[in-house]
Amino acid sequence: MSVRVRFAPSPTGFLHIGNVHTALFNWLFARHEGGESRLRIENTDTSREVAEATEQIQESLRWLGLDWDGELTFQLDRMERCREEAQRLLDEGHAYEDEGAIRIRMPDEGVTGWTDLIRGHIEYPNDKLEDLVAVRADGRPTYNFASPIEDWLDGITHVLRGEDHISNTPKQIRILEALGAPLPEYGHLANILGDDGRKLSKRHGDVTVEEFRADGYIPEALFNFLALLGWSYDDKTTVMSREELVERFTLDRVGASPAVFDYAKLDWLNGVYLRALPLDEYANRLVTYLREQGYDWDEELVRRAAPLVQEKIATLREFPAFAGFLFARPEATAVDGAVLPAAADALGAVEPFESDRIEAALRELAERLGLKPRDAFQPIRLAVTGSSVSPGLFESLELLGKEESLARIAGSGRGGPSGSSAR
RNA sequence: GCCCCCGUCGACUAGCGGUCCAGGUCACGGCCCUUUCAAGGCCGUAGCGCGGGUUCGAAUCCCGCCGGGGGCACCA
Repeated sequence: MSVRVRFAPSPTGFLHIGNVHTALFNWLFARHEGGESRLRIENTDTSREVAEATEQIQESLRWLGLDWDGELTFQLDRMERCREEAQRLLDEGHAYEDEGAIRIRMPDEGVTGWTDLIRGHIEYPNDKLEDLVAVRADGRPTYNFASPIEDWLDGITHVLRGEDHISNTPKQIRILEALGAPLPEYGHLANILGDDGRKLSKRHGDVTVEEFRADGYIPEALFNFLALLGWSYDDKTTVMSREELVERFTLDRVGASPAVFDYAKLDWLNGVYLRALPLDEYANRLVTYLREQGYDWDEELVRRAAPLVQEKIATLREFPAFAGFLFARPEATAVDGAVLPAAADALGAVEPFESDRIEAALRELAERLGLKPRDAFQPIRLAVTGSSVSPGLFESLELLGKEESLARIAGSGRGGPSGSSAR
């Protein structure tokens, strides 16, 4: 039988990175096995938010490249079927009515066990299993009843979910057995934690896909990073493309212990991916990102600035702070400007105003003044970019153009900024 | 309280009885390169939770303890 898995978020808002991790592992497993990955929205409550949240979830999954097979389904659409099954259980004596609700009989002795795909054999004592409510007094099926029924109806072969579901598994197994339905395989993934060992939450940093996106991470980096949380290929491979991940992902290499989300490592990986992008693609990402973030900077200038920053920033978000001086004149900074007048003279004579010529002129100037390159260039950098940290000075000067560069060096020149202002 | 899961460097992990006085990556420290910052190169600090077993031999198997997490709803 071919593999079929499902990812079943509840439409409460943005996709939490922990849930995305679960979705990713389901997806990788399905794709590796050549099976199907389904998307199911567990919306037992009809709230107005559902439509938006559902759209949001899909958008996040699409951005990450986690596609799904078939139409997405809604738990709500299966309520009637669930009630029918409950009625059948009632008729067959597997369930009974209790104050208007329908409860399913659970065994009192023995154990309920299964071979967990990533934890091995797990046993749960049956005397801890209470007769659980399948359908509430108001007619709404409960999660623990609806979920396994849907897995059954959808032909789900492998249920990969968070470890917080471990204690639900014996209940669901008993339900399925009472229903006479086949059992899927179960695998419980470990949680993703924050650096304090607690469940990842807002105070640790970004937690939703949208936040990571807004903070300038690119999907292939997040994808790769998430895959390495609780899974590894071997003892030395870290950077893997989506295709390699699909090809190499197997459940037997998924770990059972919780992993801490290391933001520093994600930054590094994001930088790796950013640097590896072809220049024009890099520029495209930058342009798209800045547009999404509300910057109306000149696209052509952004593209020309792209090569100056690619080697230097780890997230797209750093661009505005790092290269913003190209689009708006920075605040005047107090500088030790002893070399500035001479630099202005030297630059004024450069023609055409291109980086290699600029470099030659400035190096010649430094030598003439007996200054180390660092000491000669840093004041210029400060005057022109407003910061002691910037893209390469010569290239930056070229992009700004002679007039604007000289104006900035003069400290109060004429001429406006070469681009429009931010936000 | 009861039940279940987990436990290798600060972090992610490799390790599935000997080839491990434990390997890789991030972070951290040092050096090199260098117009700043990055990137890159080289070097380094750092770990098998504890105690018993089993075995010629244990990070690897068993038991106990300790620690962490999750679950015990007419929530999902």
